[in-house]
Amino acid sequence: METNGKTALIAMSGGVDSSVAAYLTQAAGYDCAGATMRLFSTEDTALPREGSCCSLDDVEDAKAVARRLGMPHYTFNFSERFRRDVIGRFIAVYEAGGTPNPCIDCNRYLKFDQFFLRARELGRNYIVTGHYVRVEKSGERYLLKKALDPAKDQSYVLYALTQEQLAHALFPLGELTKPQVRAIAEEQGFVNARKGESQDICFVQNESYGDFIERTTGRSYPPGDFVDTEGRVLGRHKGTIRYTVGQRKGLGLALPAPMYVCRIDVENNQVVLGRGEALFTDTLTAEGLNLIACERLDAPIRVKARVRYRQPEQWATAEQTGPDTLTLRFDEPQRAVTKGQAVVLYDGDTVVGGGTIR
RNA sequence: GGCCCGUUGGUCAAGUGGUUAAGACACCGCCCUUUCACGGCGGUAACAUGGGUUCGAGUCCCGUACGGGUCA
Repeated sequence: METNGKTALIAMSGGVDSSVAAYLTQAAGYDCAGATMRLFSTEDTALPREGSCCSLDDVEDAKAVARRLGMPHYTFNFSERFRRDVIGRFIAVYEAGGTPNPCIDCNRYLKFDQFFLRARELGRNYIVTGHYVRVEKSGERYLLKKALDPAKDQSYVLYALTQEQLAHALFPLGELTKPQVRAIAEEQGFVNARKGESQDICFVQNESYGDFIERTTGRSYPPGDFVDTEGRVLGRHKGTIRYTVGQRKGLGLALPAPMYVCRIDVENNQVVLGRGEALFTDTLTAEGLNLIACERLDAPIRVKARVRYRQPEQWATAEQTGPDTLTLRFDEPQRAVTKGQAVVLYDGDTVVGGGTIR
């Protein structure tokens, strides 16, 4: 056990980023071990596939990198928790007519909760991930900040982290660019140096999300009407779980102009379509509020906000309306604000906090 | 049965003698992306059919097939 407390457990997905994070943490003088989370079992999905953040093949890559760095490597089986906390929520949100972001839940409930606890049990004080974000201590608070490279910034998916978690997390990639990370991986001779970026939901493979949900729950989500904003029937949809607000493709309708999903009405089993202009709103309410930069918002503040990952931030005024709720009014109406997605507030490079849109 | 109208890609739908025959939806590929979407780029694909007029017809004329309307 290190007396200086510089012991770390690296969450190694098997990808380039977490591998380089492991290397950098070790190089910074930490006593390191690596661990890969097993999040779902092969029986639950179709064949493993490349290109997801945590496919099972990747465990081998993670082990290879750990071995090369001379650090121990563990595999944690978190599939039960993942099923409950990530997949369960994913399904519940779709059933309620929303659009979930399971990556955020995976970070919140698995990487920074279960994994974090396991690190503690192993006597390791810090957990390390390959996220492109920075943490800075300001007074007594730990601030989550954007990555220096705006093209890779991942602060959006970590808005739910607590002070406790941030105090014990290291993000060695926050000041690097992807090319730099790849260069390090090449220098170190990592097997995954040229592996592609992760994308798509890791636990749904070779089938549609709708098929996955039906197969997993054993329930069926019946077809219903597509209607326009005046209630006129435009066609038939294939079940409300298969759509998201703002969606244009995959509707299967031949209409004179592009039409988008404006609203999902689970009660009436209808999917409301409209032209692009109908998607804009200038206010939203969020729940499950987590504030990082402060304890609470005592007064309305000016922020920049994102309503989806990888979308440009927009000026808005945020006001906390309860212990974990807030309202946001945008300066300019925003397109396709969607229930279930996260809204994340920024003050410059700093994450003020975020919540779930409802 | 007579008369009238219509028939363009998988779907909807522009196009009234000379166009590479629009566009939208769908579909496919690529880009973007640790969610779902949006978006960008590219691609496959059509003038119901036979004849005629014309230098030239999806566009004009006649017949046929199919669809719709109308009529004592």
